[in-house]
Amino acid sequence: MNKELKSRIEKLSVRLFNIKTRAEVFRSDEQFGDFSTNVGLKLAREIGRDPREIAQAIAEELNKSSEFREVTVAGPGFVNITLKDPVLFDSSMSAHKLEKTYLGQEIVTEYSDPNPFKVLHAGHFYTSVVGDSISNLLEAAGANVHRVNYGGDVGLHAAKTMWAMLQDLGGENPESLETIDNDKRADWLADCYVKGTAAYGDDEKAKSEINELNKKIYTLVNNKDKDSPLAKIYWTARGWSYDYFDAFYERAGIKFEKYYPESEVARLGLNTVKQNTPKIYSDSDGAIVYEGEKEGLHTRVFITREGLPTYEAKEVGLILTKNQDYKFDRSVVITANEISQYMQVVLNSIAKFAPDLVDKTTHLTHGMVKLPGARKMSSRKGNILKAVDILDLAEASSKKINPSTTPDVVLGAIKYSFLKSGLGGDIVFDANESVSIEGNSGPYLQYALVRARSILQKAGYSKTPPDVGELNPAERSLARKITIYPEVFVTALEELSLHHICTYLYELAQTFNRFYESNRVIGDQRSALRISLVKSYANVLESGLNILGISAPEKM
RNA sequence: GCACCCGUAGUUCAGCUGGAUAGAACGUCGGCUUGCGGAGCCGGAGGUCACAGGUUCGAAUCCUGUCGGGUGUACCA
Repeated sequence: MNKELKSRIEKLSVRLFNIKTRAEVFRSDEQFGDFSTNVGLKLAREIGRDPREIAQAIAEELNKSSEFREVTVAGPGFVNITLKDPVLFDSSMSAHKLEKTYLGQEIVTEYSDPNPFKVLHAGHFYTSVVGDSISNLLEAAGANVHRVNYGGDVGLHAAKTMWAMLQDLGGENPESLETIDNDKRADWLADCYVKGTAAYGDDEKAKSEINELNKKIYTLVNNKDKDSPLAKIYWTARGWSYDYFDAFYERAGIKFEKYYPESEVARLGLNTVKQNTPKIYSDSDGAIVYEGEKEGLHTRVFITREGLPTYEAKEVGLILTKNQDYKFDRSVVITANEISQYMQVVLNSIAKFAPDLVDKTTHLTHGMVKLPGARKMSSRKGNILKAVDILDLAEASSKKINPSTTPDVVLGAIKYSFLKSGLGGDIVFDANESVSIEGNSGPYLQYALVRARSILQKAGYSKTPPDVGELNPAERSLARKITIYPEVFVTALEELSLHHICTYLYELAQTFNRFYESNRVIGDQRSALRISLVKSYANVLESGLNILGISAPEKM
């Protein structure tokens, strides 16, 4: 609706003042009306006239329209527009039907990205929730979204873990793997990673053994060796890692279309970099690097002196592979902040031979998950907050409030607490606050929806539209708030940021609760109209929660 | 040193493509309760928007500098 208003005002500007300008139509405080525009102030500068005088002329024209109850000039030269109640009401009825602006587009989203042979930590949970919701958001806009997960099944970290595993197993004895209990496997791999990392740092002999092992692993993967004792250990443990990931994603309600193990993109990356050397990449001290410093970035190694691809070369292979598989119109990659400058170097280098792919790629980064008062954590040292810890903490807190809490509520609480702040800095996960029934939380919104559904179930709702004469203030506020949803959706989509939706849904629920406090729905003279409002409120709330990946239980 | 992110109420955060008295939540103080789900609602107190300049009719928002925190800075990811 504000899009139409905007173009109308821009046309008016041409007609009245013979000047083309970019009108801004925005939602200001409710006391000022439904929409406001500052064209008066904008035009005043351009044509050197009194802003209020210009605003007045525009207001007079708009006042001729039958949709507006009143159009007034206020403050330094704002034009405030108030819709007629039936117009506002009608618009609220269809607010949950979102415009499919991305219809037909193929979009690849990549997130979570845990490494086999390492632990799944809280950050993986965070990034997974963010990526899942962004995918939902794009889907809601009509895109065909492919959710993929990338992870390092080869590389130094795998060699470090494998090295420590071999110590525990007493050498290349795959049969010894059977001595490790089913439920201990993931923890064992995590421990081995910590041991291997420590040895790599402290012990020269271990370091060279790990480097040797790293090469052996690349070789066995490249040769598709599944039978040698080392290969058996590798593939078994790798399988355990993926089982562990899948079990977690299942519990967290997060899905992927495909895993891209690094081993499957490494060779393409390696070859591509080699093909573009020395044109784009160059030899330096035996390694292949990209001289990012010439572009104000960092110079990074793509292929080591040992001839192995680093993260950077694999990333090159990954982008090309994604494009081969999906011919994407857009690719969105979500990772932690620490990757941001590496990615810039990688993309900058790819732009030299495949600029279209880089143009279509968006890299979003986020901070770390911390507990209140916690200090820095590192998976290399093993003192880290695991993904399951977050689930366990939230579940325990939720049980304190309601002993029969459900996974829906626990997950809703966690997801909402991850999504309600914008991406950027670190976030603090406060388990008690997240599950709280009061305040800006997932459970508050779930409860709001459960309650609205309950009212509708009890009331029944007819298809015949109610007569709308005038709305009372609470009805009007609710209708007005509902109509804002499509605008919030567009903002979230443009910025790929979910927190706008969170903030909006919370405000919406508050507006509803205020309305509901003093307006009887069932059994009132105005019940037909109010039931329609509750219905469209519930539709919007449900639509928004779906985008956030939060589902409400039947009862709570 | 250089690059990127960040600095808004006691706390956790919105607001940042400049606009009308800086908003929530938690905590705190006080009110509403025979309710269509009160897991709710209403109100009070609490802010030199890190600091200093600049641009502008107008700056939390843009620019410059300073201070403080985080991350990265070639053969890990």
